[in-house]
Amino acid sequence: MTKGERIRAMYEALFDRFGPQGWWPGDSGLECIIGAILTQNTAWSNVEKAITNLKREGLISVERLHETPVGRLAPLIRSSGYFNQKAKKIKHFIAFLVERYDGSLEEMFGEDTASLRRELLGINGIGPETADSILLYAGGKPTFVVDAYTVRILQRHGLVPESTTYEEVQDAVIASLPEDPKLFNEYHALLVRVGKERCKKRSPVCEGCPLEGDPHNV
DNA sequence: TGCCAGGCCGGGT
DNA sequence: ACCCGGCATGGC
Repeated sequence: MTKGERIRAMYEALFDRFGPQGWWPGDSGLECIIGAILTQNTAWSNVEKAITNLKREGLISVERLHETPVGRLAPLIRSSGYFNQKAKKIKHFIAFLVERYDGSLEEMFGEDTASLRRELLGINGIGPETADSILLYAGGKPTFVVDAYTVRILQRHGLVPESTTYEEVQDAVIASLPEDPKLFNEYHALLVRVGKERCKKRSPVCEGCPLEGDPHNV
């Protein structure tokens, strides 16, 4: 099998083993974007509490967030860690959205995907993973989100070099599969799922990834 | 008790 | 172009 075929086989194996992960079901686009920022290097369980607070205050709204000072936003998202930084990041995104797209996500996602990605990367606090999460999970665009688990798992399976880059990993996955946002959504979620369970940072190998070849068998 | 979590930025080499 | 310290809470 080529590496591309193995990347595809890994997806099939993960999906067969774990099924659909249902990431960000029923969330509004804005809530999804806020979640993408808040979960930077942070456990999702800590993010949920922050989102709950924002909902309770009626702040999952472009207008409300735009008029809310960072000083009032920060304590509400305390549980998500780096809360002062992340409060600013949310405000930066909202300012961009209001100024560039009149506060309309629909208008923003009407932009050409490659151009929009560059625009998002220009916002302070939005890097490649957050930009791609926004495009894929909030906008339904066919891009693949690379995170620490993705890199670690693909490296341990010899599917990308030990020393690699975000773009290289992303290209490897995108080139191996049909360009389907639903599929990219599921693959990323599955890698996070299996990464948390079995591909620990400390451990030198994935402890039982559902891919052919010892020591990665279930 | 430390280590880790769905990163990113700014300053230094 | 890389490398590193800082940012911070909560769970195991």
